[in-house]
Amino acid sequence: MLLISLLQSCKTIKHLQEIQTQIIVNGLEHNDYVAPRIITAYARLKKMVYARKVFDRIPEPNTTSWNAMIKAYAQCEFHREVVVLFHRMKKLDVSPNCFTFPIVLRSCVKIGTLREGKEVHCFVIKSGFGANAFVGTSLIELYSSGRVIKAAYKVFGEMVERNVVAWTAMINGYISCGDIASARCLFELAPERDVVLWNTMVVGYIELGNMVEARKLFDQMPKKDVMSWNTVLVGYANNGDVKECERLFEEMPERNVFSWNGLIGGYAHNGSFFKVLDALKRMLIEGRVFPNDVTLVIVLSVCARLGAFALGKWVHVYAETNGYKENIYVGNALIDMYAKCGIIENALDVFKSMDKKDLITWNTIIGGLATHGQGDDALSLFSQMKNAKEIPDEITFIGVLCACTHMGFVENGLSYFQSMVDDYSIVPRIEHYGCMVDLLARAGHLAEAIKFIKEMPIEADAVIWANLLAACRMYKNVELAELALQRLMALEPKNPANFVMLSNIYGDLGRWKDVARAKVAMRDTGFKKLPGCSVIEVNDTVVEFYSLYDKHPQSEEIYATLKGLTKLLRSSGYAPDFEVLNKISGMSF
DNA sequence: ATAGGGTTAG
Repeated sequence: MLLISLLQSCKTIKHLQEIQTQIIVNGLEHNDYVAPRIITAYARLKKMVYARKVFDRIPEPNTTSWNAMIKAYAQCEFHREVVVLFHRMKKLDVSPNCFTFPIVLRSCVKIGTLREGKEVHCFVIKSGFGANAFVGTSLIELYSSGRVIKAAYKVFGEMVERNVVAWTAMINGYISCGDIASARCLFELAPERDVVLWNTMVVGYIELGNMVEARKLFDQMPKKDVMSWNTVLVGYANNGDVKECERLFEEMPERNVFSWNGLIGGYAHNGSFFKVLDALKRMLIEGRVFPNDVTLVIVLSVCARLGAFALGKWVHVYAETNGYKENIYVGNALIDMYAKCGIIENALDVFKSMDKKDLITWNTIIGGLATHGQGDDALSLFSQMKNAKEIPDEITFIGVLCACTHMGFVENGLSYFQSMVDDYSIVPRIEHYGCMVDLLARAGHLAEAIKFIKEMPIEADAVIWANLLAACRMYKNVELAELALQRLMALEPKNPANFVMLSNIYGDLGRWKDVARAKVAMRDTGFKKLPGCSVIEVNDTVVEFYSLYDKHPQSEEIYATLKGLTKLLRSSGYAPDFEVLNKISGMSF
């Protein structure tokens, strides 16, 4: 008995092995009570090989031991093993019990095998467990996940005792099949409604974007837990209602890390980046709830967008000192943050320090290097990626093609594109065609770029024409610029940026009357182009800069510095073309 | 046995 309680509480592999030795010495290793508990203890420490060894050494395991082994696999997400073991159990004529079926059915749901699940259902009926509430609930979940809601309802209707969990499963089934009306009907009929059932129903409305009905139900709830509050809070955030999300956050009686992440995520999702930073500060000052991996990832993504390097660095240190060093999401977000802040060396350091890498890790570093102008490094990492047996996806190739564009590797770009289609069966999307047009156009192969657009299986969109137009301007090809512009204006007749581009091209040619005409035309559309804006972190604060606009109190100093820098560049041999910039800014660089 | 959050892109 002492050994069993030790098994339940032990925290290290070493300790567990010592206990196991004691058990073996006492001859209890194959004991029907002890064996399943050793298996469970190994599973809790994620040591499935050891768990399996214990199981395999039992001469004739009873149902409890089988269940322990099956459950162990399920907990470690080895769902295929669960099914395999269940089959073996059947073959050896060991009878499953009411604990076996729910685990196996759940694994069938996780693998997404309805066929297998149906076989289990037959076996359930044969072995006389059809009336069991637990088994019934799992069957409802099986059929709901397989979108055969009728079969789920049949199981539900035939259940002898239906508890609130079964009702919840059935209602959730209707919701996941998009039938909110039937879900609501059953909800009204349910003999008992606990907070989980209420929350489930509220989620149903939120997922349909019906915040009004969700809120109605929420207000009617006899009892709300943190989960109820968080659910509605996140619902508002995802439906773009930041105000209501904030109100709920202030009103809620108790907040956990999910509440904070809901608020912070809501800000990030809706582009209120500075509010993200404020909320993080408030969270840290209040000090009741601490940022976790999810908080860090959201904040890092905002640092990436704002170029807030100092804060990003702080998050990095926080992650390392709070046990999120190995977290792959955090690692990926750090790589992206450093890359977007322009500190590519740090991005590479994080990348190299990660023991576990996933597809996003590779995509982020490859894309980061590519946009940073280190296309050759991006490409060499791409080949390392393939060596590491990570299968590239469509996003990987955007990075790869972008790398080729920035290096001017036209031939390579074309062959990567071909490899994407031939070797990885990726159907190129508009973004990939966009990369290819860019690749050709930026290298000055404008005619080929046009030819490529004409031969593409999909119509070029505004982004493609706009990029081509920029290239035409760069290479001073007026003819093609006019074509691109014509197509662009057809696709986006009201986009003020296009009029600006148009007037700039006329300006390049000295056609000032046309410049004026383009400006009038833009005014007539009623849309105004927002000034280009960029942000930079200065002394721990993020400052906004607007293009050609002296909003900043120190803009004189800033422009003076810029001129100084240009001079420095010139003296070291760089000869930029400032003709256009000087013309529109009225300054001389 | 019931339910929740996050990262890459022309």
